[in-house]
Amino acid sequence: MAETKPQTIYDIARLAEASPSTVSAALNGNWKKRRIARATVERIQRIASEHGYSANQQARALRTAKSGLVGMILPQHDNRFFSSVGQCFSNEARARGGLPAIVSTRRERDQEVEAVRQLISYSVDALMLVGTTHPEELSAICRAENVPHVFVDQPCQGAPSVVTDNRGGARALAEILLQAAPDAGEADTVFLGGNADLPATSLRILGYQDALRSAGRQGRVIACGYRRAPTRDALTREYERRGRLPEVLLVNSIGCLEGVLEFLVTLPLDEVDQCQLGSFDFDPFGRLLRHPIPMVRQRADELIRVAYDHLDGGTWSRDSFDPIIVAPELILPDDDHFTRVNQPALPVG
Amino acid sequence: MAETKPQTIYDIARLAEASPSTVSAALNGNWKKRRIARATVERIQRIASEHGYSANQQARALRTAKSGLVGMILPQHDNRFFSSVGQCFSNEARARGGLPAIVSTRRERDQEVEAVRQLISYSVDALMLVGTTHPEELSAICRAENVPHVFVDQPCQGAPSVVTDNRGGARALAEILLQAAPDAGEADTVFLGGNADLPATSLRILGYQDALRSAGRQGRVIACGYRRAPTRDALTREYERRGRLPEVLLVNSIGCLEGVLEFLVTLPLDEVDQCQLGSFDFDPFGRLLRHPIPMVRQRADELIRVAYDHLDGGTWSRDSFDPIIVAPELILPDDDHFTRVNQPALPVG
DNA sequence: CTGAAAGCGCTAACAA
DNA sequence: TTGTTAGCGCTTTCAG
Repeated sequence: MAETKPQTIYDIARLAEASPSTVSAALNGNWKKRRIARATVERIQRIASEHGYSANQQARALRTAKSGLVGMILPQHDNRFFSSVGQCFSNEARARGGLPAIVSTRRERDQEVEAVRQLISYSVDALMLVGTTHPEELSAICRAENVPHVFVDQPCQGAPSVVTDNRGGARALAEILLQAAPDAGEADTVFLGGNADLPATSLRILGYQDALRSAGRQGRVIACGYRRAPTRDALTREYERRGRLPEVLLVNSIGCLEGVLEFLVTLPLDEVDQCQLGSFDFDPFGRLLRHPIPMVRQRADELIRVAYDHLDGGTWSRDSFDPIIVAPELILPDDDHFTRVNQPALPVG
Repeated sequence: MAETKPQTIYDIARLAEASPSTVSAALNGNWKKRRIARATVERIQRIASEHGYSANQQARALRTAKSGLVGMILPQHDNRFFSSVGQCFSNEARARGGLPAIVSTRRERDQEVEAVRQLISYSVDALMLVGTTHPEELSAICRAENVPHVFVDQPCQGAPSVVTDNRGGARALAEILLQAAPDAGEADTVFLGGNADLPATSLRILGYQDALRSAGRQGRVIACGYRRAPTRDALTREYERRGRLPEVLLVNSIGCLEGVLEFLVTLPLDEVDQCQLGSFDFDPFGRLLRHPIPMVRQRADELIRVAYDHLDGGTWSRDSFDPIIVAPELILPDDDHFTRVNQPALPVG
């Protein structure tokens, strides 16, 4: 203890009167196939742990070309869905002895590309790409560098991807809302928020339209992005245009819902009461509003579990992959337990 | 392009007809002090970028003992405050060219220790420790390994720490609530949630008691942890015990607030209306509830900024550090802009 | 201004 | 059953 802490396998080797390679094998589990004496292994492990030794992962990574790092890129941390994705990823990575490196890239192409490059330069063992805007490009980079990767919440041709059943979920949600407002006039139904160029939003719009069609109705779509303030402003303009709220309002994502509520809170209560509100995204506060609202919740845990399985099992030789579809949960105001959306998953794209 | 991608500085050196050491210097910015010809540098950089070369960070880290990794441990990702901390940390780390590695440790000692060890074994350049339960122990590990580190949202003797003015914030919030319920009976005031063994909670309790004292009143404290369900159950029991809700309820953290609302939603509205509710934590939905509630918001951006400054400036030779106090924001229901709590920060501990 | 060579700490042949 | 040794890809003296 008086002497300075042993830092390398050479120090441990000296202390244990063994060679560095024996120490290495004893410490990383290779001792079985190297047929090292049980006694030697135990002596080495005891000494190592007494001295609080732990191997330098950079050196190990350099030698083995496996870093133990697992990378994830996602749009942002401070969002209920993505933070939940991050939490599941972190749990899963650590359960397998890996170190999670999560980088947020704000749905911006340049940031996404740079982050993927950066992660690859750290020799990540695998990459999970969540809600990215340019999957094919990112996948091409990963393939060029031979990095196993999987997309989550975003389909991709060139790699496995795991996505929520956006169309089915949106349809189920829209049906609930339409039933609650059976006498809504033509075009008095609005889908608000998201980016129509992204598959997630466009599929939700399709699901919304599925529901409209089978109810013999029509509606509007306002894809004003995922951010709070622009959504608030879009709804404000819509309100001013028509002189009142739509009777059915399907909001795409929590950020948007915040914007919506931010506007609604400025209106007299009786006006708000006439609007059937629903959210394609979950926040526990949705159940606790003056009128609890139906919500669709993506199952982050399931998405990540399935995605991780694909990293392990990984078939990388195919040249086209079908997204794996995970059903979301439909959470109704009067439910204490959640209802799985169990329509058959509709084809994507 | 036809040939296989160059992977090392040796490949680039061959292509650029220079030596590996020249390439290294040209690529990492050391060319100035090595006085390499501008032309050479440009040629090398052009070739490198044409071939999409990027240096192997493991090798670089092994050689320089600087990894570019910056570690953070926090209780959980899926929480508004911590995810916001994670977001700020991620931004800051990447702005400085680092790679953020965030590990969630669920406020459990063993996980915290293991995570710190794991991060150190990756030669993180610095460590930010958020809301940990055993700061002194973690700090001792970091000091033994010479890893610069700073605590956030948790004071520590042995290292710099940056914390919210919990006492001042709680006092300000409690005063608002007490003013709103001037006729509350004795002991009809409740502080709910948190862990009284942790400094954050205990200081908030002190602030709450400051406010009670100066109003000449008394109240209860129920520190039932930070989780939703136990908080809901604690409030349920409290309700059953006294036959009604307390008139003032100061809830410690968003997780707890969710539990509270989960119970409140089961009650008739007029009962809920008689309870003055406030939250020491921020969620935008707090402003959008049937009765908007006052909230105290910790300033994640400021906490992280100050903490990062300390990693850079780092004085590590002291043997005792005073926490740096950051004032939170007090967000009132009728405010569109936020009010900074600007009482003088009270001494900690 | 540029190159040669040593070595960061580890693992994996290959010897013994 | 164990030891010796050659690198992994990079940076950094030290010589030119």
